Amino acid sequence: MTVEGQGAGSPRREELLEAAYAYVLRRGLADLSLRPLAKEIGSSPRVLLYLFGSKDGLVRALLGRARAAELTLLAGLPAGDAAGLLRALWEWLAAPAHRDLLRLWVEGYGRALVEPDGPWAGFAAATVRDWLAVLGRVLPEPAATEALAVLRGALLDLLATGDAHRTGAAVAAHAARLA
Amino acid sequence: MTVEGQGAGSPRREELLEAAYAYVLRRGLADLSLRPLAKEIGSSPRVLLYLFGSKDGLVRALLGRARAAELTLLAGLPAGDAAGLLRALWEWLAAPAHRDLLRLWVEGYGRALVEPDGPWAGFAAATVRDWLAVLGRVLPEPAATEALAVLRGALLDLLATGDAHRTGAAVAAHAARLA
DNA sequence: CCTGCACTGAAACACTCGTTTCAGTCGAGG
DNA sequence: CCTCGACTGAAACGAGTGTTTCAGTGCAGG
Repeated sequence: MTVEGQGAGSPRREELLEAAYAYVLRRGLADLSLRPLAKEIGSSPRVLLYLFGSKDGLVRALLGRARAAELTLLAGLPAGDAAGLLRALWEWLAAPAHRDLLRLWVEGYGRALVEPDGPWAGFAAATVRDWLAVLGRVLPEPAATEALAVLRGALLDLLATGDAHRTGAAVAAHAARLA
Repeated sequence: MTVEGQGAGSPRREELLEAAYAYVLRRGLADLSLRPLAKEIGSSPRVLLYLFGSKDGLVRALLGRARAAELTLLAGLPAGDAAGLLRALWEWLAAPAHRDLLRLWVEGYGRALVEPDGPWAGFAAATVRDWLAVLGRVLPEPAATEALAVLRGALLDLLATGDAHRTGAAVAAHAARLA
């Protein structure tokens, strides 16, 4: 992992990264542009380039920030049986407060598939690995991959249709079969 | 559905749409640009704008073309039991020949979630509806939503990791439970 | 022949983009 | 005081964007 920009670990960098992260959660990463972003978080394109090296460096930092949020979730999970774990994960995924993060997550996932190069590289594969590691602790294959698929598929469905009842019932049915 | 551009149903339009569709399957929709596209399919930005009205009109037409490919698949499915249907769908999804189309599909899905306006609007919700209609004919809720989730989740996994064996086993395990 | 219509090429317009150049400001260390 | 390095503002650069304007083709129907 190479150093991005000049002020690699500076507090100002962390501060701006957090502000940019909040901005990106609202507006998405797809047509992110330095000038509007800088204006809204009280900075300038010049400074962002100085601190992150390039726009790609900034995007990588933002994606890293999103993955950190994901890892925090996975680390703070209650230990228990497979069915309980699945229900806890779905509760988190379905929470309206996490909607923005998950939309960003889907966007990054999609882009990583289409453009294997660029700042997105590896993002999709990394999250599969992270989640599978957690599920693999309580479920053998192929049940772990299947459970991950149910969670991710139901999440896509929920984000597109907003139907928390139907998607929640599908996850619950799968969890019940694991008890 | 309003008319896009001047030559709404002209053969030249269909021809260029098909060429543009092939181009987009290879390069993705994310940073599609008129000048490079036009050059590669033997046309000009001027003509694309004339036939499709605007870039957004072209993108809408391309997304419509992708959805048509999806509907063709769903219409040509062998009638049978739920387990057989699931296996047939997965066989199609996992086929390397369809990899490009499915990447495009994930890309459109992700963008539609982040930008509810714009040419992508409704794309994500529409495909959920299409697939659920097919699965709903052989499975009651919540099993239909669950089966859709398994297929979509396993597809995301496959596209990210390329692990056809693991993802295929997960879908097979789910199908076996439906028999 | 002529008019109209579908279509196209070249060039320009009015941007926005990421990035660079240059000229600073500011506080800490010697 | 002076210098050094972290940081920043203003402006410009060159490239690329979707779109428009204008001036045509070439071919069908009258």
